[in-house]
Amino acid sequence: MNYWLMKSEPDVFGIDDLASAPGKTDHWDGVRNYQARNMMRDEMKKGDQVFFYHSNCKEPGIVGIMKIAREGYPDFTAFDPEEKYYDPKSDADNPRWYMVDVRFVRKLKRIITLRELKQHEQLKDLALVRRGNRLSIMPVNDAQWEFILQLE
DNA sequence: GCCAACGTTGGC
DNA sequence: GCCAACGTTGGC
Repeated sequence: MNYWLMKSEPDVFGIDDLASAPGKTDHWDGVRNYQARNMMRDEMKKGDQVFFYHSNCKEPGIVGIMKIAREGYPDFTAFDPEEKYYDPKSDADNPRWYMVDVRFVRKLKRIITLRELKQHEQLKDLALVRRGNRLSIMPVNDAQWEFILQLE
């Protein structure tokens, strides 16, 4: 089983939105970056666990845990001109973008902030804390996952 | 295939 | 709201 971290802006879709979704499950649409797309399409497996990270907000950090409920399939929001993340270069016959379904597991007892994560030598290789990192989806290795959880 | 221009991300 | 970093686009 693999571990991941996925970013979302809480003003758009936060951990509480996932927790209150039907079946506590939702699709993770709108990713329009090839590296992130490849991870969702090729590498994420059902049951993988994922840190839910709040970005672009007052207190950026890890707020909860979810798991992959459905493996990669075409992001249909790319097909709809009404959608914010519509991409005319993607269609059902040749989808460019993919998404997964995620299911809420639990919130952390507290937010583990980006500021805090940056202070630990054990996490220096985590993509999240590398300078200039903009990936919205990234792998977390076993040691990093365990280390972050014990900070809780 | 290079690279300048442009758009986006996201912390601060 | 600013702006550094970085991905994408498109002319050549």
